Amino acid sequence: MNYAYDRALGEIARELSQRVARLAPALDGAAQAAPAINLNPTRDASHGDFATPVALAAAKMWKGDPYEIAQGVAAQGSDGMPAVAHVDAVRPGYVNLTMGVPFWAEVVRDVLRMGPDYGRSTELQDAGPLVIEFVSANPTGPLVVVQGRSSALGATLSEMMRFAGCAVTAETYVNDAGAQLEALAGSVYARYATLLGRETALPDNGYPGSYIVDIARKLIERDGPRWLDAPFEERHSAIGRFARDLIVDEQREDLDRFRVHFDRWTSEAALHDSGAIALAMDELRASGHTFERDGALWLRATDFGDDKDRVLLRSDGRPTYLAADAAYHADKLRRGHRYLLNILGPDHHGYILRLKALVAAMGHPGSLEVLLAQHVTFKRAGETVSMSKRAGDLVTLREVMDQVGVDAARYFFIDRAPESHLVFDMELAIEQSAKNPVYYVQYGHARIASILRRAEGDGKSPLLERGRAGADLDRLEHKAEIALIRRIADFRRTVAAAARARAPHRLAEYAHAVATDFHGFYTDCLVLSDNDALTSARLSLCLAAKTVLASALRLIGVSAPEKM
RNA sequence: GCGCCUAUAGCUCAACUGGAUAGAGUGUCGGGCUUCGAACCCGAAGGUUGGGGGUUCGAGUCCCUCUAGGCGCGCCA
Repeated sequence: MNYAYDRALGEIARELSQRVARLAPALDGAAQAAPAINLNPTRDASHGDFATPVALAAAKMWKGDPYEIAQGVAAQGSDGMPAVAHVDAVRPGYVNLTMGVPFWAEVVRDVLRMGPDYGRSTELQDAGPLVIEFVSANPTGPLVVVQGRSSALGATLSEMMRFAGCAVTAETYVNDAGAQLEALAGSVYARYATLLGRETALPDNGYPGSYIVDIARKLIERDGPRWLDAPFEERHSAIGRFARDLIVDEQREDLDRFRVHFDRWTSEAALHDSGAIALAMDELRASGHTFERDGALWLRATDFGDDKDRVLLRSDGRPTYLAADAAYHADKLRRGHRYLLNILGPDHHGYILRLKALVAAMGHPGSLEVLLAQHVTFKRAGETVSMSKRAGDLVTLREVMDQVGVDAARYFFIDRAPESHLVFDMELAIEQSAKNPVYYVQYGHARIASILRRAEGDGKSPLLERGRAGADLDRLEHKAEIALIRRIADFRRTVAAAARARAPHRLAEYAHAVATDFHGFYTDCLVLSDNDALTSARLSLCLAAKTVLASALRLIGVSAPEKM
């Protein structure tokens, strides 16, 4: 990856750095240390294109006047920085840089040259190899809406981190062992027996959903009545497996449709069967971070910041959920991953400290990070519906996809910071109108596509070709053109910073901003005009904007339509 | 009782991790199509960033405290 943008900014940073160093007052005969140059794109165009607070930092170190230092830095103008048009010192002590037109032309050229790879970087190379684990559902029913949110978050974050140069493995864990699966098997059996004429009540902790009846029907289809009087153990495990497989298949179908794809699925039951848990327990014992009490094996979690010690093996010898997690996380680490990132639902935050303690006890302190996907509440007909675990109120991911479509669902789920409680407005998501931010962004993309089609149709294909080659880019100097290019130039930084901050919503915000800047450009600047050079340059800009919009949408998991 | 998350415009949310005049969308009011898609654009109004204190050149952001809401605190998963 080779960005003209980087070369120019690097040159500027070096020049400014030298200027600051020259201004450093001597102390005891030696020049004092100077602060590093931090070049930030400005939020407000009236502050130029890039700004650095270096004079503020220097003033702090040297106990000087920041404005005076800023003036000193700005004094030699753009000498040694050909990309810069002018330099201003501004109170309280900023140095603002305004870039020249050729600098922006180079940005467009970068995009045209790199296409879908524009924006890739190596900024998060050090954040990997990393496993992102998310969704990790009980296979006891359809995926619900919170899992929709965490799957959208996980998938987007994975893509963003890869784009920023991090090696990512996306994984999910199937909780197909323990009490919940017992309850599932019991529930299916009850429906199965009832369907076959032997009225049977659901177990106490059973699942009332109608999908259980569907599973029971399929069981009859496959096996007939053979389980009706089979020995409990045998029928229980057979029915449990049957139901789990069906449900996991359905979950996988839903996720597929939701454009969420895992590199790896791990079965908790398989960890029990393979002896992986027993092995993990041996290793933990050997680490010295466990102890025995009341016949149970405990993890000394309080040594690692948890508020209680935690049971790994119950007094009857059965492993807890935490023990299975020990085996799973040991496996992730053994496969060569340096960092682990788990996305958990809001009801699991009590689990965070003990998971971290567990990983630390296994010899990898600090390598596990937990991201909490907060609650989703629904707003329908102006009324908010809280998602309780009560069977009746549960909204499934599938329902959401059916009602609002995959694009809107993906967008809405990541449009808010993960830790903020999300209010999902069904009507707004369904609405195909200006109010809906998804369509606003997609419309931008479709509008560009339409212009490009029009260019072909109008016999301007040669100009389009010149545009692809980036022939007349120095013609781009209109305010709206520069604003759009500035935004495009910010793509790589936005992806990397958002990935680092685990903040996919910033990418949605960014895509929206690109669309806004494009619409502004479209309103102010006629693309297909009589001026051939200008037409070709503006077609270049359209191509670049389209490329970046499509990339941002791709990372979010939203389609970029040519027409709508 | 202890712990985590949250509190910013009427509503839903941002604010690049301590930087400049706190920004978007939506809602309200006003304006813009005989040129490439009006699913668009421009303008106006709207704020004591829950309250109080502190740290410093500078705080929505950091520390303390109070208030309100959500969630969690099992040899459940």
